[in-house]
Formats: sequence, C-alpha cells, structure tokens
Amino acid sequence: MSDPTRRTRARAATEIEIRRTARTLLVEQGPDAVTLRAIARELGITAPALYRYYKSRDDLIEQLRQEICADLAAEMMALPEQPDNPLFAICRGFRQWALAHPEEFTLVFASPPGTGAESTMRKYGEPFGRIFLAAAGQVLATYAVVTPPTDAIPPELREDLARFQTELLGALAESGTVFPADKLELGVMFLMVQMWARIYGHITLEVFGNYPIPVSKPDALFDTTLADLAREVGLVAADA
Amino acid sequence: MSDPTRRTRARAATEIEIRRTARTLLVEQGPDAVTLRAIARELGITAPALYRYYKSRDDLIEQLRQEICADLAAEMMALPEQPDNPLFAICRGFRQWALAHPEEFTLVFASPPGTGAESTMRKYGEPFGRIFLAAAGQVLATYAVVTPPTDAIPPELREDLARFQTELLGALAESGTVFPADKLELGVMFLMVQMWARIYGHITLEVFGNYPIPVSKPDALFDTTLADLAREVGLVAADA
DNA sequence: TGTACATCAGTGAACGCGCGTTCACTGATGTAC
DNA sequence: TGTACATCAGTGAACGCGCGTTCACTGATGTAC
Repeated sequence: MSDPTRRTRARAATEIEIRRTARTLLVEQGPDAVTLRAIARELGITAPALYRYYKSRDDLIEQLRQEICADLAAEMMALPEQPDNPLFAICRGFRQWALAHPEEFTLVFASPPGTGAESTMRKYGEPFGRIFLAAAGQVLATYAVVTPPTDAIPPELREDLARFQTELLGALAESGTVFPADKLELGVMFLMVQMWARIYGHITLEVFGNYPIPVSKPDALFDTTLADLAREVGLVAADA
Repeated sequence: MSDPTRRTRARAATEIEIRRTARTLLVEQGPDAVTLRAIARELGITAPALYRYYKSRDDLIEQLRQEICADLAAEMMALPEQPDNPLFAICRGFRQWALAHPEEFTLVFASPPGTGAESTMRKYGEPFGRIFLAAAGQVLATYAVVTPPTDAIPPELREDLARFQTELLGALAESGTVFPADKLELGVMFLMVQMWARIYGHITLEVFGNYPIPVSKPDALFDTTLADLAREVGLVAADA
C-alpha cells in the first residue's frame, strides 16, 4: 500500500518545508527577504537544490501566491457560522485574515499589475474567488435583496455586468450551489461589485493604516459598516 | 539681488534632478530599481556624491514619498471646476492620478506598515490631507447633507469620531475655510469615513485590477459610484 | 581689487555583502531482470 | 534474492552582478580682510 516511494514522500515533505520557510520570511521580513539563498540557508541545504523544485525565483513566488490563496480559501470554508448571514461571515473572516497577514494580503491583493498574471479575483478557478462567489450565491438564494432596477443602471455598464452574470452563473452551476436564477438581475451584479469595493476598501484602509483618523475600536467600525451595508441593500434574514 | 550663490543654485538644481531621476526609475522599473547607484549612473555622477544630499537611501525614499504627496496635492488644487461638486472633482482627480501613476500610488497609499512613518492620510500637515479636508469642508459649507443622527452611531465609535471632528475643525480653521461649525456633527464624520473608504476601495481595486470582472468602461463605473454616493448622502447642489 | 583661507560638491577606490543561476559531480534510492 | 543500471535530490565551486556605505582626496566656488 505504500504507493508513494520513499523518494516521493521526501520530495513532497521538502516542498512543503520550502514554502513554509518562504512564507515565514515573507511574514517576518517582507517580500524582498524571500530569496532562494535565504530559504536554502534556513532549510540547511544549498540554493541550487531549490532548482529541483522551482524553475526560478519568480516561479516560486507565483506558487507561493497560489498557496496563500488556497490557504485563505480553506480558512474561509472552515469559518464558524455567524448570526447574521454567511456573506458577512466571509467578510469578517477575510478582514481578520488580512489584518493577521498583512504581507500576504499585500502580495495577493495589493500588488501593482504588470507581472502579467491575472488578478486573484478574476481567476474564478482559484479558491478564494470560488468561495466568495459561492457565499454570494448562497445569500442570493436565501435572502430578500432590494436591487436597483435594470434600467437604473447606466447602459455603458450593462455589458460588463451581463458578462459577470454569465460567469457567475457558470461558476455557481459548477459548484452545485442551488439558487433561483431569476434573482440574478443586473442590479444584483451591480450591488455585488459595489459591496466588494466597499469591503475591500475598508480592509485595505485598515491594513495600510490609511483611515483619516486612528481608529481605536476597528472591530466596531467594521461591524457598523457591515450593518450599514445590509441596511442599504435591504438585506433581511428570511427566517428572522 | 542674486542672493543665492552659484553653488546654492547648482545644489538646488541637482537636488531636483536627483528626485526626478528617482521618480523615473520608480515609474519605469518599480520600487526596487530606485537605488543610489542607479540614480547616480543616470545622472552621470558617482553614488557617494548623493550623500551630500541625503543621509541614506531610506532618507531619499522618504523625501520622494513626500514630494509625490506634494505634487499630488498641487495637481488636485489645479483641477478644473466640475459640474457637480468640488469633492467629486477631487475624487475624480485622485482616481486619474492613481491610474496614471500606479507605482507612486502604491508607494504612498498602499505600502505595508511597519516603517514607523505615520500614514499619509493621518498627517494633516501633509499637502494631500489638507486638500481632501479643505474640499470636504467646502462641501459641508455649501451643500445640504443628510446625515445619520448622533444616537444612531454606535457608542464605541463616538470617541474616535469626536477626535476626528476636533482635528478637522483645527485644520479647517488653520486653512481659513469658512464653514458653519454646527454642521460638523458626528454623523457627518461617520459619513466622511465611509465615503473615503468607498472611494479608496474603488480606486485601489481599479489600480490593482481586483474587480471581480474586467471592466471595459471604468470611467462610467466610477461616475456611477459617485452618483450613487451622492444619492445616498442626499447631496444636492444648493444652487441647483 | 587682490590675496589667503574656508567651504563643500563630487571623486575613485575600497569594504563586505547577498543575490540568481550554471555546471559537472556524488551518492543514495528505486527499478528491471 | 541478487545484480546492473537509471533516476534524481542535493553538493560545491564558480559566474557576473549590483548594492549601500566609508574614506581620504581634489578642485572649483565663495568669503573675509
């Protein structure tokens, strides 16, 4: 039954160790400290050995980015139930994660473009995208939402929102989420974009300390924002 | 009348050249490319010469950061009048600047904490903070705003908002802006924080390409967001 | 106006450092007969 | 079960590179008398 050979197991173990070390360096000393030599040093091997695992430093960084996404998604999945609603659970969890892991957050969600790699949120195949969409779908299926009518949405935006609609429907179908398709109007898509912007804005602001004032009770501010958001959307628990 | 000596003038000119070169490197090759040696190379001088102008590389980067803030503020000041309202003019201008200068935006508004330096927005003495506050003050003085009553604001937040109120009053008084003090209720402060978060969220999302979908008409999306925001706040031009 | 001295922007060599990547290699682990 | 061969994780030396910072210096510019 020991299908994987000793070599295979050792290799897998080392690979995990490499990424663990890389992440520790990222967390403790910032992105510039994640060098092949530093990782090797920490692991007690020589730098060229790492080329058995990664084509180059850039390759390693990219894999690291993906691992961070996967871990984030796993953490969001494992979140305990929240009293108000599942999307807000994800929002709170995401915020907690961002505050606890600012360097990882920066690498994945706030790195300047140009590296060519598509952004995290746009890769629906990537775990975090899936999670966020699944939660959104769940909310749409469970709650009553007050959305702007389609003709209140500027014509220039309709095409983009329609594409989003299509992609979201596809992703939801794939993940097997049950939802009433007729609830996915353009207005809902618009709201989702606005909500994501607001959540992302608050979290980024908090992580980078760019609120116009020092906030002594940041948890309260975030919760108030969520409540405000729910109020605006007319979000009321269907079972309450 | 040539008060400044030849040496003084030359020194000033070189200082400007150094920062211009540093910014070009930042813009074209990212933050890691801003090295003393690269700057010196570009300028046709030797690296140690830069120590006549800056204590260290970190010092240079910090001064660069401040210069970027000053330039941003100057640009915001010079903005042409906008049909709707002056705060939205600043919002649009800020967005345009961020999109046109992603590396500068990242350095100033989206760099992980830890360097000890206080954040940009919190330094009211810094130009951009002043501008934003002045515009906000102007809006408050000119327009009718629907704000949540003070007792609708969670008690945990009141202390922070009150501090913000005090600081804002001070900054406005200093800058000589005329405004009705009684309009600066806590609800207004809360709204300002929320608005800033939303604007910052959208801009950061756009700069880093983290919208959940590719947006083909980003200008329209931003303008729609501004309109949405104005509607929510009940912001109506007093003279319209 | 002329001379002696002080200032100080910029030089050039050197310091010690860490980096990514290549290459030919060793030696333990795995496989086929 | 034993032997010959293949695989491949990791080595160690070397490549060429760029970096921040220090130091004693030169020589033009500025100042005081």
